[in-house]
Amino acid sequence: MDEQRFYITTAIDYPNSRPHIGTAFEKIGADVQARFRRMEGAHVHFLMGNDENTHKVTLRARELGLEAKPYVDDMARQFQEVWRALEISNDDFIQTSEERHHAGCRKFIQAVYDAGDIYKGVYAGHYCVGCESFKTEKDVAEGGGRCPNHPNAELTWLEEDIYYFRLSAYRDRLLAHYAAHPDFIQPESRRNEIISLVETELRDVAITRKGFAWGIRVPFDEDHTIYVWFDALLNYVTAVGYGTDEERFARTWPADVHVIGKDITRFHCALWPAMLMSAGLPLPKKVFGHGFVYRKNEETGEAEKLSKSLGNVVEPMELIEKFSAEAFRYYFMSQCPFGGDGEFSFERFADAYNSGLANNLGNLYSRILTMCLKYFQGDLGSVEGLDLTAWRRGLDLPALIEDVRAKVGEFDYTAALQRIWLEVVDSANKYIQETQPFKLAKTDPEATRVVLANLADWMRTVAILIKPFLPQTSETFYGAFDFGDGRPWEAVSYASAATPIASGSFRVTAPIVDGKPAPLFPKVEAR
RNA sequence: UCCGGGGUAGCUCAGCGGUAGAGCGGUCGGCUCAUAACCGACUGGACGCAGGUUCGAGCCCUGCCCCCGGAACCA
Repeated sequence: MDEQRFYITTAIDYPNSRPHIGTAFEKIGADVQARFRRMEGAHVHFLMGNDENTHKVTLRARELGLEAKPYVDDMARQFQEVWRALEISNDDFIQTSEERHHAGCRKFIQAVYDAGDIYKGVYAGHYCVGCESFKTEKDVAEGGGRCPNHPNAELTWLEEDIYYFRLSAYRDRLLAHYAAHPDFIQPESRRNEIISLVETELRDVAITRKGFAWGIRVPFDEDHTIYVWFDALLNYVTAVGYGTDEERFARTWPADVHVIGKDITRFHCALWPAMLMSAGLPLPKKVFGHGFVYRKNEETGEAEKLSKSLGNVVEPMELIEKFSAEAFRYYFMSQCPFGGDGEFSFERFADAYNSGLANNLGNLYSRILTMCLKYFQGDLGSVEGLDLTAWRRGLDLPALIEDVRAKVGEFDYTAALQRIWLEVVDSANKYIQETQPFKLAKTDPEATRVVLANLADWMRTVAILIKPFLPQTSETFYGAFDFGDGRPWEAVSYASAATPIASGSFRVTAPIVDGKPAPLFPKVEAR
């Protein structure tokens, strides 16, 4: 049998500072996709990592009195700690200082060199002795003609030998590829940007630097190290065996989707495909450039970019501790369109949490289970022959699920969650209001039992629909009754979501404290 | 300056050719199983400005104003 594979990656991060909520946004968005694809039955490989071969890393390490390698290893540990806390289900985490990456990079650059796409040229620019690196025009402008980090030192104009990649030669092939694969760049707006960029100006890029000890040596000229993007982008192939395990590489590559920030779209959609073409490798199927999270300034109401200088950076751990990882995931996936930009403020976060999680999901969990305990001691008995679709009368659940499935598959998470909450979650509150099981219980136990069995099925359905987004809550919901005996939680899929469990009996298996289910999402003060 | 995105209810946004929508907020009423949660009703908008195309325009075209982002080491 040909097993369906799905290889998904995120951008690798600079370990100069700890990850913030914007970085986390990307990882969660990718994680939802990975979890969704696993539910769809694909064999998923989900890669993340850190981009460590930069000069800045060595500077930062030196500041802390460390060697580069121990420093990046510690940062990688810290990053992964955050990712684990956010329930990111990556299968691998590559550090570009690892040998597997170095080996793959050397092989790759040699292949491109052999293909005739690398030539020696001269790089001229403003060089800062303090930083031991060239400064961009932007840096120089910011520093008022001097290096922003060393305002007391003069910049020197320096020219040095450097290797260039012949990116400009790939203009037509890139445009042809975009035309032949309309889905290659997502979302649409990003695609248009790249096409016009490639049409108008595609320059050759500098890909090596001279005189650095940290980084990857260029095999055909050992005085040089591979520079920035040429190195970083290669993590996608080196992590799955390029240059070290060709059999595995052939099995895994090409990636199905690279999930990246909109700012680096050009490198992934122009430079990267050109590099792959040159090396004779297949291109990734899709690049998804997600939007940014801005911080809403609660005093001015302005949306600001997250930055250290504005002092508005929020660390994921802060929110995880105050709320929970699930709340964190819920907020960003439901409030910030993945393809566009989103906004964050503590107030909005608390509002969304209280409304979506505490008042709706969490409260429903409590009220349903409480009634089952109160009226039936938690044992609803056999569901044989019961109509468990009453709760969703007026709802075309199979059609809705198909739509949600399509939306999740194309990263339209806000819309998918909106439908789940607006139509599926709400339906339970309305169903309870209509059937009034708390009144029925006094007069008609059997009718009450049917209503509660329906609500149990609602919990099963919701558990499946939210699984990619809120894995923990999903498991809790699914485990609230003994559904898992018949259909294991690990094996549920959207395809099975609309089919009730029609045999056996329903029994409350949720943890009970003092005769009551513990609140899943305690309400918080919105301040 | 150039490129891109956007300006729709108090807030966040959907709608992209056919009688202005949702969530949150606010007001009133109902219910009591539940995390003062839930249900219902109501409230609330010259869809940035000015022209144009069309039987008909937030939705298409033109011009203008304003906001945001980018312009090749930034998630």
